[in-house]
Amino acid sequence: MTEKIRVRYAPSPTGHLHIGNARTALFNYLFARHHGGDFIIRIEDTDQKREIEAGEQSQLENLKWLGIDWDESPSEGGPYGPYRQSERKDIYDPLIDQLMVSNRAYKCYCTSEELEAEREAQRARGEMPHYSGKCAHLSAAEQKAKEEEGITPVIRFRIPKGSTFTFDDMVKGDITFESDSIGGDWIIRKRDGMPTYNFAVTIDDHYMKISHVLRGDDHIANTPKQIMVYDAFEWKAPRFGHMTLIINADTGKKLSKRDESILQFIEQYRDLGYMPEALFNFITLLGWSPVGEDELFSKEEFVETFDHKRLGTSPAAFDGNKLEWISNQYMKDMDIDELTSKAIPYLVEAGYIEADPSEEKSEWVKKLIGLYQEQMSYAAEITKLAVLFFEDKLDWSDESKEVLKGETVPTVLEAFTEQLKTVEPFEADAIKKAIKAVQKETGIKGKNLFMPIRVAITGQQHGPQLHDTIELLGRDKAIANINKSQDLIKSF
RNA sequence: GGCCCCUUGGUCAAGUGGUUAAGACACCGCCCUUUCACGGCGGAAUCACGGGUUCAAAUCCCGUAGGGGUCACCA
Repeated sequence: MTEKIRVRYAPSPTGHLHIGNARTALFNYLFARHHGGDFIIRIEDTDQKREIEAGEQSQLENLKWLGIDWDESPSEGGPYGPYRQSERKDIYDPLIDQLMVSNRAYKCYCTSEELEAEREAQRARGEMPHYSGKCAHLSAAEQKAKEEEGITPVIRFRIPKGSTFTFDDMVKGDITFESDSIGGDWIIRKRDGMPTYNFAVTIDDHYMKISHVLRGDDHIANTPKQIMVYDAFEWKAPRFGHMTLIINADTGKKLSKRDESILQFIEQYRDLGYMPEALFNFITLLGWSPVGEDELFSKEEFVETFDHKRLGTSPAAFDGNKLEWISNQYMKDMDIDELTSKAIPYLVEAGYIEADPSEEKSEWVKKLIGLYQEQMSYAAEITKLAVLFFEDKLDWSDESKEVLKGETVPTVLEAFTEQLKTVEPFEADAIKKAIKAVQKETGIKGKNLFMPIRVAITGQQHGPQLHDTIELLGRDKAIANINKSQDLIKSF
């Protein structure tokens, strides 16, 4: 097969970029790039009612952010445009006429209400809802009468009777549908004159020379409809591949946009300061597995190794833990200056530091981030991890209070406060020495020395290196916190 | 309900007739560390069930059960 590989990502601009869509785009992108083919963006906007403001732009921006680029699209254009379905009516209309002439399609005058009632009745009888074919054989006179009533017809595609539609799915193998299991003659042109999805997709894929259609599982039932259109025009159908859906591990169901337990939109991750490379890596591992044992790959490596045969056949559950882990891997490798500049806006937004901080303050933030970098998964996380440094109140956990009840605690705190007052310079090394000095002076060491100091100053038993923490907290705040803890101790 | 798809540990998964059934996340334990995190080492944990086929089945076939998807003038 020497035909050029051409695939497409065809979103409808009805919302922001969802994880599931991003994954579809990603796999198409990987497939195209791996084979040196073209990756095309086509906008499926045949339903003007559902369109949302800037949906298209938002989708593309987020795709770009993820690191996906394309060869043809509405904005860049290309040899097979236009790339927006709403602008392709001139292409669809003659084709629909052609189908009418050859009697593969016909006008249907049923109203939405009639059809809904029909389906309702069928459901009540325990039948599968389907179009009965009421208008399939209307005489010219009957049609004329309907027209005179002022009814604008829709156009339906006549499903060939007694046929089977089989395709060799790239991920699932042979799949077959019988004509009468498809739901009856289906609409190809809506009352508003726009083609329906299944029709437009087929026409576009053909004229855009799409060679492979990789899409979600939920499109399997659409495939026979599309195949019959290819057949009607005697076109060669592309190869279809249906990927499993992403499911919610808790419910076992397809990720629903309403489900709030999981962040579902790429934008949300972007807003939180996740790294695009990490998200790319994570999403690619959802339903696809590499050959070896490694799990961390760059985009280039994925392109290099991508093989559609390794797409899984059972649904992939969204595993937040794994995302955090992957993100953390990328975070740890990140340049500290870069991470600092990424994190500053979040600290500003939280009201923790001023916008456009001074040189000195930036240095301080950089050190602060240094304390937490190895455990961060996303930039915004710093505002949670480092609250201690920005809030004035000191919260002691229950266990921390227990620590402060220790017999030798007052001695340690007193001695250390004295040290803090005079430590020069107020830097980690000197502070470390100050702690040592307290040890010499009081004879208290190890846990009994460090824990009271840590808890008195931070309220917590856990945290980064104590001397680093104290340095960044600053002399005044450290002493003030110890005082608060001493007050607490007196109240016991 | 019809049609279609799916079924290896808690999760993602490798595996394509003969393996001690990889690996990763999570979990547990130990080590490192004043503590946490990171890191290192180790552990527990899986072939949905029932029939075949075969010398041999997680792998092939048939059932059963369970899960999912889809049945719009949405895409």
